[in-house]
Parts: sequence; C-alpha cells; structure tokens
Amino acid sequence: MSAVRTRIAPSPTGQDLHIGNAYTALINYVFARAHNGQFIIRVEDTDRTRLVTGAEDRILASLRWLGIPYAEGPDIGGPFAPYRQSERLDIYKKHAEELVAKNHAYYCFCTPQRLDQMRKDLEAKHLPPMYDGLCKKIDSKKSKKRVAAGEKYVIRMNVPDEGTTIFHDVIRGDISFANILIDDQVILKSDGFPTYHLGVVVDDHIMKITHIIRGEEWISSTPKHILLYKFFGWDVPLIAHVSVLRNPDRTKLSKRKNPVWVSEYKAKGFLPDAIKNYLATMAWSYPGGQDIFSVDEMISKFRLEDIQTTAPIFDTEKLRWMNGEYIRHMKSEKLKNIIYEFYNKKYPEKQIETVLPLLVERMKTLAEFETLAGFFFVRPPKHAVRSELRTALESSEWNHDAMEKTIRDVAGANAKEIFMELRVAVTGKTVGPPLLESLEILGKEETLTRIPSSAGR
RNA sequence: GCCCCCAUCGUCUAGCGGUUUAGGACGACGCCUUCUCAAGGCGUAGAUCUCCGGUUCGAAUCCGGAUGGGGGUACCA
Repeated sequence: MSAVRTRIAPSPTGQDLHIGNAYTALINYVFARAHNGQFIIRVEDTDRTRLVTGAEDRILASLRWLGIPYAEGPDIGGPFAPYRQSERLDIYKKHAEELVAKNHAYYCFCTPQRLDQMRKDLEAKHLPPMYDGLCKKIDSKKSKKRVAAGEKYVIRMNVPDEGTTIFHDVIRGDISFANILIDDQVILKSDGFPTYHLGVVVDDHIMKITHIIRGEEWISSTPKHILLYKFFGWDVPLIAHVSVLRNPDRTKLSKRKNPVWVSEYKAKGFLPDAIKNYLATMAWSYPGGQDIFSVDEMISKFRLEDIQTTAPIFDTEKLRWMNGEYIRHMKSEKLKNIIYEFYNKKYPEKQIETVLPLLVERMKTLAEFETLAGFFFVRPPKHAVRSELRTALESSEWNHDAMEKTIRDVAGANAKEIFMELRVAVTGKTVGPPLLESLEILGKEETLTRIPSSAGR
C-alpha cells in the first residue's frame, strides 16, 4: 500500500484559520503521523469574488502557531508544486476538456439570469432546483464552434440519470445517492477557474492523496466527486467525513455566535497545546478516558474509525479549564517566556518571574495574567483610595519599604485591610493572590514597573 | 420542498447483546484546606440511554419507523 497522504484545503476567504479547519487539520495531521505518512496543505483560492488578501498568510501562520506542521504547502513547496489552485488553472482546464471529449461533460452557455429564472420556476413547482440540461442537447460540433467564436461558456459534468452512486465513508459506512438527484454541476467556471469539485478531485489525484478527511458539509457533494473519479478512470481515495463543530444553539459554528478564528483564541491567551487537546476531544476520546493528552500520545492511539459521528458543541468553558490545566503544569521558566511574549515584552521578565508563583493557579488564560497581576504593576488611581493614603502615595517611590511604611504609618494593625483597599482600587476586585504573600513579593523587588492606571476607574 | 447525516447527564463523552443500581470529565452545588479568590482533596445533584415497534431467553447496544436536530441543495468553498 502506498504511503498515507492527507491534506486540508483551506480557502483564503475568511479572516484567518477557522477553528473548524484547525480541527480537521489536526485529525488529518494525526492520522498521517500515525501511519508514518505526510500531511500537506493546498490552498483552494478559486473564488476570486470572495478572496481576502492576506488570508492565506494568516492561515499558514495560525497552523504554525498551533503546531500542526505540514510537509508540503504553498509557502514551502514540494514535489507537486504549486500548491495554490489559482496557479494550476491550465491543469483543470485540460482535465475539464478531457471530460468534454469523453462526453462526460459539456459546454453550457446559459446566462445567470436564465439559471435564476429556471430555479425559481422549479422551486415554485416544489422540484429540486437542478439544471435542466438545456445545453446538453446542443450538438457537440455546434457548441465547439460557439466556444471557438468566443462565446462565454461554462463546463458542466454530465451526470447519468440512471443508477445510484455509492461511496464508503470510513467512519459512517456506506452512503448512497440516486443519480437522478445529482445536478449537472459546473466544474469549470466562465472565468476559467475550476469549481471546488473539479479542483479537489484533480489535485487530490495528482498529489496522491490517499485519505480524504473533511467536514460533513461535504457529504452531499461527494457523489459528484465519485462520479468525476469514475469519469477520469481514477481510483477513489478513502473518504471520511468528520462532524462539524457547533454553536451552543446547535447550529454550525459561526462567527456571529462564537469566536471562530484561531487568532482570536491566541489573543485571548489560549495555549496551542490546550487548543489541540480540546479539539481532539471533540470527536475522539483517549482510551481509558484520559482527558489531558499530547498530540504525540494521540498519534500513538488514534484510529480513524473511532471518530465520533455526532456533531459536538464547542464549549468554551471546558476549553478554559483545559487551558488552565496546561498553564498550571507548565515549567515556570517556559510560562514566564510565554507571558513575556504574549504582552509584547511590556513587563520585565524578572518581574513576571517574581509574581508568577502567586498567579499560576488562578490563571485560566494568559490574558488573565494582567487582571491578576495588575495589583503589582499598576499604580492605583489616587481618588480611589482613602485620603490618608493619598499623600503618602504621592511621595512614595512605591517600593516595598515605602509601601510597608505607608501601610504601617497609616493603618498600623489594619495593614491587611489597607492592602485590600489598594487591590480593590487597582483591580476592582477583592479577590486575587493572598495579601501577605503579595506584600512579601513586593518586597523582593526594589521597584516594580509602575504603569499609570487608566483614569476614571 | 427535496436529498443526506446524526441522536447516552446542561456540555464533551465511555459503553460494541448479559459483568450497568449506565462510568468519567467540564460546569453547578456542598464540605475540607485557607489571609480573600483560586488550586487541591472529598462528596452531592444531574441521563425513564428521544419515542414507538421488532429481533432475542436477554437491548443504551442489532433492525424498522416516527420525531427532533444538523448539513447540503450556487459560475462559494
């Protein structure tokens, strides 16, 4: 058996890598690794109307940030380059023409207006809004002439009316569709770009993809792909459809209802390993019920057939818990570096290190570092503390000595309460690291960096 | 409308015909610990396994139907 090759084929039509794509990428990557195969990226940028500039770079960057490496891709090349469909137009055109020659496809000259009207009529009659095959009846010599004359055309696949198309889904079993219900799908658009259907089939074959693992939203177009493979006379790769991630209201995960871009999770301070771990549990459970596991552990136990068929709800609460779990179990040196970078070096490393022991157990995301540590770094707004403190704070250098003196002078035995008052002034909360330990920590540093608090708190 | 997929605690799931009074995790709640909050430990509540038929000595587990949810139905992917 040939080496396992999997892929994800994102389209640069969004802001960034969709978390759902990250999920299928993870599964494809893990599966490939589990079989000593390769996982590759192919960018499907065939819809120029929805193309978002910079999206491809961001998708690739997010994949790298997540730690899902690919063996071949648009930026790193590979034996089947280019890996960007917009750069392979001649290949699709050649294949589409090949199908026309074999009478498995035909030229269509219908205008969008006619198509629109036709579909409306069909729907009014409660019939499936499929192409009526008008151009299929045109004599092939005649249509060739029209094409040569420069008339605008599209190439549609010629789906037989009889029979059924069956395919075997590795995780769902056999799925069949009556051919009569399969539309004469456009495979080459009038702008010379292929549609998804032609693009994937041709490229998956050329790039020797052995396993197609993608979201379940593709199930209904799979018979078209199967037909295309047959038309070309190619072997069909193994196919598996994983469930789509959902919003809490059970609809397909969407940006209107949930953060969907990987960059959003990064900005909120989620760790790549935690995200991957959580994503993994969305459809697969570790033998023995272990919740926390690494990608390597997953690779050693993963089996495609064990993937869950039910579409899971993406539960941010559990992700947060898991993220906290990863933060707590991380080496403090590493955590420090991550926080240092996360805040763009805003806080000195040494000081993060000093303060961190008091916070690790309280942080669920990196972004919570600032909320929790604010007390150490942010000067409280003067108007928020009682008047006795104000003057003292005014002159204070805000180091441990000054602070302790201030507290002792003003509050005496009530040091703790005063301390609490300062914390509330800064964070707006009474909760946080223990006060006495905080005081000690403050004492360790000559002077912590003070960032003026925003006015008006 | 039509086609397809799916169905176990609120959520993620274990379960693959008897070992199940259906197990674990998140979340919730309570107690312990404690300078608050966490973390940690211990515990509680929470699922007539969507429903109805069938197969079987026996079904959450197999089959059929219903219902519900989701996806698709484009010169978008």
